[in-house]
Amino acid sequence: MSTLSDDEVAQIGRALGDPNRLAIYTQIAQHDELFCGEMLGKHPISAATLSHHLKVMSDLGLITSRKDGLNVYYRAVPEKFAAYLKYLSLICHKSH
Amino acid sequence: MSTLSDDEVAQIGRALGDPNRLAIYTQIAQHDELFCGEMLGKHPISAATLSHHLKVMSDLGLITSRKDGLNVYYRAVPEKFAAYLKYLSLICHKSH
DNA sequence: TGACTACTTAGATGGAGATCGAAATAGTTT
DNA sequence: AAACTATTTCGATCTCCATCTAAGTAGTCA
Repeated sequence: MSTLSDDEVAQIGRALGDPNRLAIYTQIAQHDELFCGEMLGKHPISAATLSHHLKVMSDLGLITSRKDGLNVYYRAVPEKFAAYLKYLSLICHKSH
Repeated sequence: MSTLSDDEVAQIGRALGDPNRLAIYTQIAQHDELFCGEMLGKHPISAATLSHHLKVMSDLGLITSRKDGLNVYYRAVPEKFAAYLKYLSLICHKSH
């Protein structure tokens, strides 16, 4: 598990800082795999916006995607998420 | 430790999603107490902006402040931070 | 190939928020 | 009280980004 840079941590914070994106990530993390159609109904956003959010999280490495036929399946990358948590949990450890 | 709402979690994520604010929080968390003047030099922002960031984190309960003489001393609230980490760590636990 | 489905990209808009300088407030000191 | 210091508030600007509709792309199926 690569350790995250300060900037990366801030970017992930911002990514999870949008309520819809947080809900989308949560939904993905609680299933093995989901395709867009399965998420679309559950969030108050258009398909275009959903796609945008998925791209943001994908670019950050929080999720991955795989195309199969017409559908694109998304999956959480728990290592990335864990790296974010780890960075934050180390903040409080006073160094000097 | 009160458990956080979805909105609160998103707000904290966004708060920590600004690089300067993340750095400021880190600096505070690694000291018992700091006043503005001690932070001002360490971040590439004006006093007005620093004050703004401190207010954002204070409103969210991530930090508290105490005035003594001319200075205002800031302190981290680790319980709030821990609640944020706890919420996130529970995301991956599939419920249904 | 033509119609249909699933998703993404393009382009535009509106709102949020990070930033600053300047003015205001609060406390100290002489 | 006057001058000084520390911090906050005000008002403005400018960039970023969540969102949408509409158009594009890719895969399926008849």
